[in-house]
Amino acid sequence: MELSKNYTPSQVEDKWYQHWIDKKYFISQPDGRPAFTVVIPPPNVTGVLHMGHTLNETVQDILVRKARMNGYNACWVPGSDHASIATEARVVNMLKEQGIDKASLTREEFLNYAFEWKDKYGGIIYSQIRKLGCSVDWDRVTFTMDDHYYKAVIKVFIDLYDKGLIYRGARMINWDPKAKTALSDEEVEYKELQGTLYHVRYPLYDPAGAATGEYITIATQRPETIMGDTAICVNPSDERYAHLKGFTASVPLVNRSVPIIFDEYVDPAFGTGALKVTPAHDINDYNLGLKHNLPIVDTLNDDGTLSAAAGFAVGVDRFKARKMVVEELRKQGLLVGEETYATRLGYSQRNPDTVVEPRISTQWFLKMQELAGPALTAVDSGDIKIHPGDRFLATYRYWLENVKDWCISRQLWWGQQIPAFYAPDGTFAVAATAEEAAARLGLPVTGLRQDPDVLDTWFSSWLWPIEVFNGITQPGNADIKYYYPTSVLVTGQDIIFFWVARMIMAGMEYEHQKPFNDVYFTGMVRDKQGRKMSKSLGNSPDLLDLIDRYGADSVRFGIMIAAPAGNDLLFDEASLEQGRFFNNKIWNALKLVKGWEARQTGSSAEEPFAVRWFDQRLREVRSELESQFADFRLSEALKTLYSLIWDDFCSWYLEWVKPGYEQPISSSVYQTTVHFFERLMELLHPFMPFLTEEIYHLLHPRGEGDDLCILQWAPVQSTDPAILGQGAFLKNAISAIRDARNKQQVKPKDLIRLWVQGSAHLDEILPLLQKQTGSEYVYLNIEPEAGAVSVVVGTTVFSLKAPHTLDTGLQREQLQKDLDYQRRFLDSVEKKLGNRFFVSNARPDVVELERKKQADALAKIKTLEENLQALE
RNA sequence: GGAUCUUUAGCUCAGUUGGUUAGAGCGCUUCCUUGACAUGGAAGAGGUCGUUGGUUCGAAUCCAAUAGGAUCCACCA
Repeated sequence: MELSKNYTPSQVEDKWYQHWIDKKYFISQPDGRPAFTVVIPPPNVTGVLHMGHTLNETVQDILVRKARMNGYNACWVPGSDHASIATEARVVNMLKEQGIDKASLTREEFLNYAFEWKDKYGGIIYSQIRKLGCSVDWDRVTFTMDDHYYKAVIKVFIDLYDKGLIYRGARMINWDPKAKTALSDEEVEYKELQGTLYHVRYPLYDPAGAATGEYITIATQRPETIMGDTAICVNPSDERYAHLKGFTASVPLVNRSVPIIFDEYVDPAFGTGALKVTPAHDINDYNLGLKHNLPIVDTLNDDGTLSAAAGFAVGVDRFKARKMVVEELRKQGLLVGEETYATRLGYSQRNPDTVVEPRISTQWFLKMQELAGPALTAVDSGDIKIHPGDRFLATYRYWLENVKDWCISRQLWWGQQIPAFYAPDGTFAVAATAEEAAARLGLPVTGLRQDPDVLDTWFSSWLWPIEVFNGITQPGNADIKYYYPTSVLVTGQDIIFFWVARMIMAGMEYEHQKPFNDVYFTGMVRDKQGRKMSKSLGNSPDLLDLIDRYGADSVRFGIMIAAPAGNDLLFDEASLEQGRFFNNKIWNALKLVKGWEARQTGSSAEEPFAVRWFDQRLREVRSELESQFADFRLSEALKTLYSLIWDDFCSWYLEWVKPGYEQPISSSVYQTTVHFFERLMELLHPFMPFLTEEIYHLLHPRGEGDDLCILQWAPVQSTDPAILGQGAFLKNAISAIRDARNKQQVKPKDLIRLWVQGSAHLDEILPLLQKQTGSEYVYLNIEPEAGAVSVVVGTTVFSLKAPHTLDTGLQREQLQKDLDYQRRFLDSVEKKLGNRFFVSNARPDVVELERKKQADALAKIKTLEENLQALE
């Protein structure tokens, strides 16, 4: 069969993925083998996979494929998240573009549109996962709004409510005025920016209510909330304001009379030392208000415009209102100063342009403290191991120890609707159905109204490792017993609180067991300038386009080779190109081997050195890989394989066994070479599944079911350091002689004569040395001819002569340089050995090593000196 | 304000319990195209491991301080 010049992934990848699917290799059912379970971090259903996903999915696939080849029953569950707020926002936008206002739709109509949208776009991520080669069990696809999953979320809500962990109440929460919903604390992202601090003066009145003609000046960033002020607060120890006890101030624009109150909370050194208190719109003010029993005046609507209660700029957006208020204050002479001020504002995670508004609102909350305890222990005790180790432990612990109650209700429609039913009088019952609620309340069903809100997306995804196996809806079923706890969770460090910590809580609460043994955090993928990938920067590449241009294996290679565990990685298409070159290298090695004509030679009593050496290298790497995988050092594992294949196999081994032009190769060497090639493909398969499967099949005709994908790795075998050392020496010697040829400007085609003088056992490597250095003759332990040029490797001297006269001056220079270096080295070693503390304190093997270094250096110096002398 | 991470070759990074002459990829330099591959081959140059102290026989590695970079957390308007 004619093999093409270069490897073309597109023709290969789809074919093999379909084959694996047809063979049901990715489908898992409980059996007698140990399980290796991974649940995919479900991407947003309407999203596309970005480079962060690509990294995560690749890591998972590597782990899963390796486990599958190591005797495990590998099960990787794919799925997607309904992503309540993100999806709803997109559906609302889509409707707006069609001229439909969400407010004009009923809940049912809206949900119909949303499901339509989900069906239309939800498939994209799955096709991307497929294209990337992920070996997921497609029979287990789970969506967080699937029937059973929906029921599980409701069941858990009711359970936690019955346990007294969920409650409903009015609290200060974070409000997203664009999405018009409450958010959890975690969904608020703070950004530093320059703000303005306005100094505003309020007229003062004495305890009798008479105008004093004096003013108190406060400092505020948010003048538009002035109309919600219900007090002015100063520090009780602040002498500037001590005389104001019992006084009141008049709030500008609305002329509301508010008390001057005293509280240690106020920092006299900040601003003017006087604080306006707006309990409805600031968490600190809210707390002050509770303490001092202040009234609450809510001056904002849910869309961020000023409400009727403001009495000024009513209906105007808060930022525009701010300008109007400032203008008005200035006009009235009450604005007495402005200063720029570095501040922090909270933005909505899902609407990154929207400033979150602290607001008092009646919401549902989950008490976190009780759930946090077991989740903390699970990680602290080492039961769950986090990789990379200690880095996230402190963060995790701090969050759990200081965790606040979780606001779980959202004023949205896309999601699991809260199972609370209200009677007309406002009393309510929490139950799975209206009927049950009615029974609990002792009221007719007809009058009940279900809470319109839905639950936070994370309130469903925290059940993911359990409910993908129906562990909530069918507790104790065969799947959950077999697959839970899962083996490893691979995810981004950015969702450690949103998801990881909460999954551990849910796991401990509902399965009384950790949800996973290991957590592997990948870093964030940035562009090569180190910037975050974002749509607005246009630096976020399209995965399918990359796969089109490079092939999935190259994409996987490119992202893995650059991905140190836990550290951010700078994504550069150059590394994908490197992956493509690697594909091509392997492809051409295949072409070389396939081009050989194998012939029975009969006389092969012993395996050639090249074969014995490469066998040892394979064993060595096989065991290195094992420890790298155990520590999740995947990019290192890939580098190890890259170098094994490119350098040791292609550059050394294949060149060593390669027959002369149009010469046959011994059939035993040929078969061993094919065998080596298969082992290499086997080890590389988890990283680059398509190419390796293709090569595996091209190397040798395969029977039914003989696929690399399900091949089992051979066990780790011990290595022979003598052969490995011999191989390393041979490589060094070849390089040194080639270097000498280069420096002496010997043409590649010119043959040299080579003298070898040394004590090492050189017989078996001599033929390889001759072949690889372009030597016509090799003389062993014979005095070289005059005019030969020497190089020293270890204590072996290689001398060469070429057709043209060689420059011994150049050689002398080189030998002298070498000698100087060795003398300096010997110096440092002898200094060490001359130190009696070293000899008495260091480990004996270390001292022994130094002695050997000393002996080697002495021998080498002697050889160098002799050679230099011979040149005189 | 608290905490964590990070600083090693021009660039991006390895360097696992302290112990060969600190490694890789990319980039760079020189040479090489009719026999697997120029998406290639052969070879080479390039680092006093941020700085300063300390512990030690011995420090890129451990400790302290300091400087630069990054991230997370926190209710000073």
